[in-house]
Amino acid sequence: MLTERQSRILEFVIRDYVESAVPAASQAIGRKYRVGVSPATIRSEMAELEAQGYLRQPHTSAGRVPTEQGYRFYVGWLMQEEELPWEMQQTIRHQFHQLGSEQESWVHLAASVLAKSAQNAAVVTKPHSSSCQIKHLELVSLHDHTALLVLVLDQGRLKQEVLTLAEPSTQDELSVVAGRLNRLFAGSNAREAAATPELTLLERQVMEAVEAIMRAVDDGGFDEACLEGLRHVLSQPEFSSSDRALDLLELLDERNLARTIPFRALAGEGVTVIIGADNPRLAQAGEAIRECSVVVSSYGASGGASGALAVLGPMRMRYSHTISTVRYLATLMGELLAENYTGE
Amino acid sequence: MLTERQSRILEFVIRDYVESAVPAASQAIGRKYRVGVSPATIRSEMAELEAQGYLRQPHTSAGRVPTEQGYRFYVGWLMQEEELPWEMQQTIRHQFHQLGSEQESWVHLAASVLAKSAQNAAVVTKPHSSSCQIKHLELVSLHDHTALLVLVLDQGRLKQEVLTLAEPSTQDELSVVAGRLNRLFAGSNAREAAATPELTLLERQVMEAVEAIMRAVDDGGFDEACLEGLRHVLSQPEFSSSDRALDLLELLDERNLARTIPFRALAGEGVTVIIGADNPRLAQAGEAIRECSVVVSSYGASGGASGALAVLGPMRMRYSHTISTVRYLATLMGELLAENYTGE
DNA sequence: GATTAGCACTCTACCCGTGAGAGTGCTAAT
DNA sequence: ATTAGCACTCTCACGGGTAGAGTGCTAATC
Repeated sequence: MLTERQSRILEFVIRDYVESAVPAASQAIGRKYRVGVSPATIRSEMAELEAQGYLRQPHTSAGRVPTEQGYRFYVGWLMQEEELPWEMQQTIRHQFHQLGSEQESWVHLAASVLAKSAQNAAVVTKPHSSSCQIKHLELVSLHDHTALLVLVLDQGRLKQEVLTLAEPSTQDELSVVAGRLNRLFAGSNAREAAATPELTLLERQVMEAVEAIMRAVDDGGFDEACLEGLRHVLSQPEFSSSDRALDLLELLDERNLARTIPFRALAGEGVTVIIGADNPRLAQAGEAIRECSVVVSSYGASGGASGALAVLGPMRMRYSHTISTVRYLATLMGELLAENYTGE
Repeated sequence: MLTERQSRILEFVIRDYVESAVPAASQAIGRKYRVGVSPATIRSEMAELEAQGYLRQPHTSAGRVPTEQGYRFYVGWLMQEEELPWEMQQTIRHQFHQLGSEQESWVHLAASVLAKSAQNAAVVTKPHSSSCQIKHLELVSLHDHTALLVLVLDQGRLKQEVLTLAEPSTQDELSVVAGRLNRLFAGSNAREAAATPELTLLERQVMEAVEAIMRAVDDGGFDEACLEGLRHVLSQPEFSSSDRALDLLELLDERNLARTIPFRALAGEGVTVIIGADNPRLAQAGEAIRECSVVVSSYGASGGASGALAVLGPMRMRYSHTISTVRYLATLMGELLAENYTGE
């Protein structure tokens, strides 16, 4: 329902507002973007855009500010997606390759890079496969009655647990147990591991622990996430009043992360942009969040392990740049995962 | 140089200010703490305390506020240390015992508990021993040319790395290599691991990776820290202006943590309180930090692995409560470490 | 000599009115 | 359909004026 010129003006208003955080005035837009018509014309177009719900005035006689609807239209139709500059891509890739192959550090690096590039808060979850499998298990004797269970899962995830043994055992005995269990259960997932054949007391004890760990991994993979760049969001003028800032902090507190960003609701493919109160979870939260947007993507194999990358910032956000960064990082993380942990 | 009565008044002023965040007035102090003398007398004592540098007035005709020196005197001489209520101790201990035995999760829990109890920001570092030892190593075949190196260090720390093998190997071959290396190097530290006897190409490759990991652990143990409870600090009135808040965020950013809190400078035993610009590192930082205090303690065996716990908050802090919480958690973490990882 | 009542003084926080400036909506002319 | 011109509105920054809180000082009291 928007004419060509209205679209252009909407785009200019959004670009201007994203940049300056100040309501866009007709005259300024006309001068800055060379619309080629007088301020008065721009004003009447703006009035029309406001009537249709794409813009709004903070008060009479102020410039226009985009509404949620305005941003959605922009992201969906007006914005042209840029690709991350090649040079930037190389820099990022290089940083990842310099790192070891620990997933933990990838996640941190990704969050850090994402936060810096998007100049907003970034959240990255660990990779997580819906049904993890036993790759290998190991028992290391600590004392007569205690042993360290080391569990290697698919995708290179490691878990450990100290067991208090039902019966005292030497390292040699433990190695025998580990060997037998490895032969029996390598490649099993949590359900299969529960279907126990004939086992000794010790073996049963170990497998119970293994099973518990795997269930925990299966269920809770998304809860471990890494947050970076809070300072960027909080330094935005939207959060200059400190109660707004507190709202946000409350929401992003470690324990709330998974609840805040609907990782599970991801559509599997590509980058999703959630603008404002789009999203039922955000809507019920504090004031401040309704003025925020989230750009989120999953990464990793759809069949294998996958995680999620997200950027959270004020609705007034450089969507194009953010989306391209998220997309690139998702691809990169996927590649890295595939390269390093292609073991089934 | 303070009379009995001056000390008492100083104490009251601090207690009042810590509670209310508002400069303490003579009349209010007299009424609230039943000093037993008139406001006028309290005023003249306050004037004396100000002359000696323990108090200060934000402006003429405002109440008194403690100075750094005032807080130091309070913490050193006036404050009576409380012990954490037994009930609270049990609750906390219970939470730890409900957890698995992963160090990572202990650190997170400790930070979370500390932040909540102290109502301020908490930082907890992972345990770290100055010279780590190889407990066990394992090689898991991923492909012909790649294998996962799993390294179990003392104190139950796990490290992993994907190796691209110099020559293709089966799982059986890798197991042989791992077995030989275990016999040779179990109990070695980084230096000993570097002194290589006769090794095959593959073995040498593995040990190079092992050595690199151990050096990284030896060096960088304190850099991995967990931060919780930022929101508590930022909701204090000291940080109601948003530029103050940003100063703090800047400082506490993940990468700066270790620099902000001088973990390495710890005196080994007990709880240390750093008040205001006491500390050269803080002094050179932004404005806001000079109004902060840090309560910090190391935990763990002095010989073995040790980490640090810290609370950071405004100088106006409940020192007694904070100190007792930090002390209790340090003890508890030490016990847990000892119980679960007494392996040398 | 220490303590205290009384009082003048000072400083802040808040309210309110005012004026400048920015930006709009409307109307009439092009 | 576009635009120039103008009146109108709203915010923001500034300044004065007042109420209240709390002090410092002085003189009286124990």
